[in-house]
Amino acid sequence: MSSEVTVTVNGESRAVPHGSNVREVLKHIPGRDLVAARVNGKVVDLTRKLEQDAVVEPILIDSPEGLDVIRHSTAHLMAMAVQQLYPGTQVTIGPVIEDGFFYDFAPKTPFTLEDLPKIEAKMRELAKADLKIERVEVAREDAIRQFTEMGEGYKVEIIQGIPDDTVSIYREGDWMDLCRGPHVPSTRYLKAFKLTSVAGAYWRGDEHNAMLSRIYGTAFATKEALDEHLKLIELARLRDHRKLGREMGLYIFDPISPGSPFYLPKGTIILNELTDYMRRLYRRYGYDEVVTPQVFKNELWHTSGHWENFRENMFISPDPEGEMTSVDTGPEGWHHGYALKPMNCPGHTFVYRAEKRSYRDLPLRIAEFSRLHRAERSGTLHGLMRVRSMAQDDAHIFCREDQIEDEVAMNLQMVRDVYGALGFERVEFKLATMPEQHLGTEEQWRMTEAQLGNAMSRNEIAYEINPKEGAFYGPKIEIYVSDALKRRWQVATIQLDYNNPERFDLTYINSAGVAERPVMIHRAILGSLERFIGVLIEHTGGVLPFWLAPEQVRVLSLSEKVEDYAKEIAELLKREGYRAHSDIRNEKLGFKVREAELAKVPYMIVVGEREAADRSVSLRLLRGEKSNAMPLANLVELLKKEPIPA
RNA sequence: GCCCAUGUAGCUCAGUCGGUAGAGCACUUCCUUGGUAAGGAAGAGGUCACGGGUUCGAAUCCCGUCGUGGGCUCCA
Repeated sequence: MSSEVTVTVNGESRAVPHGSNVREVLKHIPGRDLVAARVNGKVVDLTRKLEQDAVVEPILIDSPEGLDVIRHSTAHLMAMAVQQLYPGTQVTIGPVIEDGFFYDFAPKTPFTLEDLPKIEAKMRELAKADLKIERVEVAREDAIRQFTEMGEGYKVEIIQGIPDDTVSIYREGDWMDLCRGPHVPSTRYLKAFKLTSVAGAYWRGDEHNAMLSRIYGTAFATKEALDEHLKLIELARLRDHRKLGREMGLYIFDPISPGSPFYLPKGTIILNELTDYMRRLYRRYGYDEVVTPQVFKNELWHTSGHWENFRENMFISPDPEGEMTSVDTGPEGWHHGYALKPMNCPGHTFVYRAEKRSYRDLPLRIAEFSRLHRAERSGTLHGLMRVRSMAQDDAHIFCREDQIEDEVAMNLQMVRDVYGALGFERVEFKLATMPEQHLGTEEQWRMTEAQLGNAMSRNEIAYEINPKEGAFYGPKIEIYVSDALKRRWQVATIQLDYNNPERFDLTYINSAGVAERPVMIHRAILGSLERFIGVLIEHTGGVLPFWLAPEQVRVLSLSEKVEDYAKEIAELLKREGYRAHSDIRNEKLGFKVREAELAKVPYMIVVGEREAADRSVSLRLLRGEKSNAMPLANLVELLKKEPIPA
């Protein structure tokens, strides 16, 4: 073995002694800036010794990868602090997540918010102590023995799941943890961190397992970057749709119906404008709208499979004319009862079956905006984002197999129309593929997955694969957007379904006169209108595009003397079809402007004696932009230029 | 459903050590008639989420239920 190895840094190669570590090779980078490195493409610790020729790339503290290292090391620091403060607490896993990290513990009693300052103080103390963080490779069996002795049952379980012969352990002072690494070389690198919240979390995410106690935190390269991040979170909270919805008078929630919004008049306008927009698109894209029942006999849900797969999420009632005893005899007793629909699909099969269908009828596109009710578990409810009562821009396409790709492509085009018109730049697409439990053959799945993929490619849509996350009856395209706090929500979806046509025995007569089975495509562009409105409010901070604004124009009178003129303008605009109101209250202009700003009214019209004298108006737009008095007619022309999509 | 937190006026929130409630905004009335983000005064408004318990006495302490918030799980 040669006593030297060749390292390449920044494209320059040189020889260094065999066994030099990464830190030495990159010593031109000052102290704390360097947190780890990539050696031949693999991310490693700075103490890693170079045993062979290598390309070495530094990972700096403020790069995305460097932040991950900092956060991961901070998670370990937290685990160390927790075990010192609360002996007997077991550690489990502590990964880096977007914007921070968490660590799940199995403590004797769950952590509360009050524990966080104590833990944070301990962490600062340990960070200051400048403890070396060292990587040790140990034999798998030794590691199992060691962690068993330590009483770390969860770690043992993790190691047992690792196929390698050796595992890496990181020592930090007299504390140690199983970890893949890499980590910063010493705790003094960890200077800017904050523990943010506690939460329960199931071991391995399975609710049949023990409930662990999770602590969330975040860490940055500098205190300034941390403060900046905390400030952004504060700002995002101001855009919370629950807060804005109340302030703007759009909707309320009341314990009398948990998880179900009460749309106030202004919120109802948004809801109706959105559905009207979809109706315009439907006319263009060849959809037919229907209205089907809200309540069905449970027979339907048995046929559709919802009884087996979705019953715990359904509102079910006994047959009002039946014996009351049927209520008490358990699930089977409900057999003759009724349930509120959680989805439109089974009902739409009856629309399909209303006539004998020919291949010439396909594709048949059936749309419906009816309200749906789902008995979501109480802990999951979240403003408009997760509700029990909702409407979707729902539709089911019944088509032949050879029509799938075109239909999916057409719907993706609609998705782009809609999200483009509403200014969502960050829309993410995923293709959810065949799950373990599935109907149909693997060939059939691969073929339909390819059709979905092709349809996306045709629309130049980049997508990720979401492996094994398809519905048991078919693959699906999932479309996501994020809320103000960067929580990602699925909005639109396009799903292939071979199952329901089978269950409901749907057929069409092909050109040879033979009955064939159609395919069903479930699709929603906005998804749940509730969720979509929630995301839209947060996305825009409540400043909605003109066509969606519940109140489009507010005429502010300066004094009693111009009351009539203000009312006249509002009436005129209403006749022109705008949502206009006059504010003739006995208040100062500044007060009225403030209220109109808070209500996010896009056009504020100010009229005083000057304007009344020559029948003009002064205009103020949201956020203070003003223009001088203009003739009334010019205002109407201006409003006419506001775009209305589709 | 599970873990943690939380629930006081329509809204946002004070309320100390257990001694039966306060502010601002909103609302009503009056004054003020104004020029681009809060003019002034007065009034009205609460079974302190609900049900138990401890106590001479509970908004306050304990238990339960319901709701809400942050997560887990599920999903649009």
